[in-house]
Amino acid sequence: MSDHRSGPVRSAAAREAILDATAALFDRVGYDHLTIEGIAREAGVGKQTIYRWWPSRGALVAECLVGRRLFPDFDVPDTGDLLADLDTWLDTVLGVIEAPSGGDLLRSLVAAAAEDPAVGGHLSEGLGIERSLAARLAAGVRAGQLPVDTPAPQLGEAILGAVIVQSLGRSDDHAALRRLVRFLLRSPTADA
Amino acid sequence: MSDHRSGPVRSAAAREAILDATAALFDRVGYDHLTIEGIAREAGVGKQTIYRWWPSRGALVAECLVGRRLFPDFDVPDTGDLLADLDTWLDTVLGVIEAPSGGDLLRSLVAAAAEDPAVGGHLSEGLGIERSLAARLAAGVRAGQLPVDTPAPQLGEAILGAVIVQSLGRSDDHAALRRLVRFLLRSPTADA
Amino acid sequence: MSDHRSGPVRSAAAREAILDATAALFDRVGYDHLTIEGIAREAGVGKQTIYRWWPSRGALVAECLVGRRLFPDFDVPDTGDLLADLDTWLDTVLGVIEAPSGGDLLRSLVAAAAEDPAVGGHLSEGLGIERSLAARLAAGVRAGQLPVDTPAPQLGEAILGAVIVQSLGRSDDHAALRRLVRFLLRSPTADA
Amino acid sequence: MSDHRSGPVRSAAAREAILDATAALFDRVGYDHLTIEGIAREAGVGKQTIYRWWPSRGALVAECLVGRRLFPDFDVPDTGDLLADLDTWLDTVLGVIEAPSGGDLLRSLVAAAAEDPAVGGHLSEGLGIERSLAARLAAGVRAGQLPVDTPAPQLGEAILGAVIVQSLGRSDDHAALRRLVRFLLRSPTADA
DNA sequence: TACTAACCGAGACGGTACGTCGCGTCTTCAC
DNA sequence: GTGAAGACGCGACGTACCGTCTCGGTTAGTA
Repeated sequence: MSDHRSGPVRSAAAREAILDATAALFDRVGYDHLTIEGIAREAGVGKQTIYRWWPSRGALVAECLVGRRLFPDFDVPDTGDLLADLDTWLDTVLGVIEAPSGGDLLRSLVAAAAEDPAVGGHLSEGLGIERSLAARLAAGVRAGQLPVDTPAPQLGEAILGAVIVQSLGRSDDHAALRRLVRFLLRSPTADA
Repeated sequence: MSDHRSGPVRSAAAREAILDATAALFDRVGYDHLTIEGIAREAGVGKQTIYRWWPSRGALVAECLVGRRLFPDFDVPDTGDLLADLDTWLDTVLGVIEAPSGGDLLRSLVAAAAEDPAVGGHLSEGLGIERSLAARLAAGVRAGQLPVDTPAPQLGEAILGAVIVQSLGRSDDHAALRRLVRFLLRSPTADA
Repeated sequence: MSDHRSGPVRSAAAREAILDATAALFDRVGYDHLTIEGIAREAGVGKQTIYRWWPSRGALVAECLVGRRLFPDFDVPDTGDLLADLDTWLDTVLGVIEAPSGGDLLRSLVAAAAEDPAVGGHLSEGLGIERSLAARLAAGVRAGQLPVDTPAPQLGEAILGAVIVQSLGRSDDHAALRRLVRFLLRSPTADA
Repeated sequence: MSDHRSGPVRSAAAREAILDATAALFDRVGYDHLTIEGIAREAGVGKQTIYRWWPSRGALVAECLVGRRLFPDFDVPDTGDLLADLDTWLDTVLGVIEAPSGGDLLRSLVAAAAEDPAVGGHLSEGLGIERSLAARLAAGVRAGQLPVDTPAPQLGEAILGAVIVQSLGRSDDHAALRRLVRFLLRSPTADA
C-alpha cells in the first residue's frame, strides 16, 4: 500500500533556484521591473515551472520574505537600556535603507505589499517587527520602562510606519526619527 | 525681458481632461492597471500630449494628489478635546479606506509613492497630514495637552504610518489604532 | 544528428492567416497603408507572431509573391504565332492593371520592390516573367521567329519594364505598347 | 481696380530652402524615411509653410525632379555611332546608380513615382528619357540606323524599364543590358 | 503713417503605427 | 510524466510623424 504518486516529485533544485533568482532580481531591479520571465531566465527554469507552484509574482516575493532571503535580520539588542537599544535598531535599519539602492529595497517591498496581499501579510513579520521590535518593547514594559498598558505591537508598527513614511518621502532625517522614538518612550512619570 | 517663446500655448482643456481622467481611473482601477493609454483614451487625448508634459505615470498621480483630486480632505476638527478630535479623524480616515475599494485606494497611493519620488514627496501633504493632523497636534501642544517638545510632524507621520502598515497587512483593527492613539497622547502628568 | 530544439513548433495556422491577410490587405489598401498592425488584426494574430518570423513588411509581401498569393498567373499561350501570343499576354496584363485599383496593385508591388530587396528579388519571378514570357520568347527563338542570339530574359524584362514605366506615368496607351512589341519582334529578314 | 491682395508675398528663400532640403534628404535617407517634419527641420522652416504650398511629399519630390535637383543630367552624345552613344549613356546611368547609395536613389525615385502621380508623371522627363534618349533614337531613325517606324519614345521607355527592373532586382548585370541594347538596335537588313 | 492681412517660425494637438516587452496559457520534446 | 524551452494572443510601452491648428512676430500693400 502506498499513496506515493508516480513520476518525479517537485524539484527542490528548481524551487531553490527560483527563490534565489527572485531575491537576487528583487535586489537588483526592484519590484516593478521584477518579471516572471526575468526570474525564469535567471533561474534557468521554464516559466511554467513558476506558474505551477506560485500564483503570482507577489507570492514569490512573500516566500522570499518569510524565508529571510530579502533582508538581513533587524534584531533589537537588549542591554537593559531601552532607548539605547532602539537607537541601535534604528541605526541598523536606517543604515540598510540608506545604502545605495537600500531605500529602493524597502520601497520595493512596500510596493509589493501594496499590490499583493501575500506580501502585505508578511511585511511586519519579514522585517522582524513583531519578533524583535515589539518583543523588545514588551520587555521594556515588563521592566517598568513603559506603562503596563503599552500596546507594544501597535507601537512597533507605528515606528516602522514612521520609517516607511519617511522613506516614501525620500527624506532622510535620522534626527527626527530619533526624536520621535524619544518622544514615544517618554517616561510618563519623569515629567511629573 | 522675455523668456516667452512664440507658438501655440499649452491647452488647459487637455490638462484638465488628463488630470480628471487620471483621478477617475486611479479610483476605478488602482495604480497598477493605471495605464497611460487608458488615461489618454478616457481623456480623449493623444498619448503624446501626456508624455509632452509629464515624465511618468507617477508624476500624473502626484499632480492629482497635490491638486486634491484623489482624496477627500481629511480635516481634523478642533473642539478642544484633542483625543476626541483624533478619534473623529481616525473614524473619517478608516471609514474611507474601508469603503469597498477604499483600502485599495490608499494602498494604490502607497504603491505609487514607492515607485515614484514625485508621488512620495507629496504623500503626507496630499493626505493632509501636515496641514491638518500635525497642525492639530501642534495646537494641542500650545494648549498644554502635549509636552512642549512634542515633535508634531513626526508624530503625525507615525500615526499615518501605523494606518498604512495596518492597511498593507490587510488588517482592520480599529480598536488597536485607537489604543495606539490613546497611548501616544497619554498625558505625562495625568499618570503622576 | 540533430539540430532540433525542443519546445513548441511554429503554428501553421498562424502563418497561413498572416499571409492571407497580407495578400488581402495588399489588394485592398496597397503597399503604403499596408501596416503590420492591420495585418495582425485581419489575421487575428498578435503582432509579435509576425515580427517573430518576418523581418519586415516587405518580407511578408515577398513571401506572398512567391507563393502566388498576389497576382493571377500571367501565362503566355503558345499557338505558334509569337506576335499574337504576346498580344494576348499584353491584353491579360493590361486588363488586370487597368481594372479599378489594378494599376495600384502593380504600382504597389513596384513600391514594395523598391523599398525591400526581398520583394525586388522576386518581382520578375512573381509576375511570371521568366517562367512564362521569357520562356515563350525562347520558344520563339527555337522556332526561328527570333534571332538565335536573342537575349530572351532581358527582352522579357524590357517589356515588363515598359509596362511598369507606363504604369508609373499613369498613362494608358495600349497601342503604344503593342507597337513596341511589334517593333521588338520585328523579323530581321521580313524587311529585307 | 485691383485684385492684388495685401501682405507679404511668398518667400523665395523659404521655397529654395525647402526644395534644397528635400533633395538633400532624399539623397541622404531615401524616399521612405523622407518626412515633412524632417524637411522642415532641415530647411529651418515651419511645417505649415510646406503644407501651404505643396499638397504632399510627392509633390515636393516631383518639383525637385523637374527642377533637376535630384539627378545629374543623363545626356546621350551624338557621335554618329548610335550603338556607341547608347553604350556611353548606359555607362553613365549605371555608373550613377551603382555608386554607393546611388541605386537607392533610383529605387527611391521609383518608389516615389509608384506612390505619387505627380512624381510618376515626371519620371521619364526627370531622367531625361524623352529629352535625351528618345531624341537620340529619333536621330538614329533619321540617319537610317533604325527603321522608319521605330517607336522611339516607347523604345526609350523600354530601355529605362529594363534598367529599372534590374535595379529593383538588385542585380547588376552590365553585360546583359548591353546585349539587350545591341539586340534592340539590331539592323533588320544586316542579317538579310 | 497707420492699418491690416498674409506669410513666417515654432510647435501643441488628436491620431495611427511603429517595434519591443512582458503577461499567462499552451504545446512539444528530452530526460 | 515533469520540466526546459518557447510560440501563441494580447495589451501596454515610449517614439516618430501625420495633417491641422494656433500662436507672436514680421512684412508688404493699401487707405
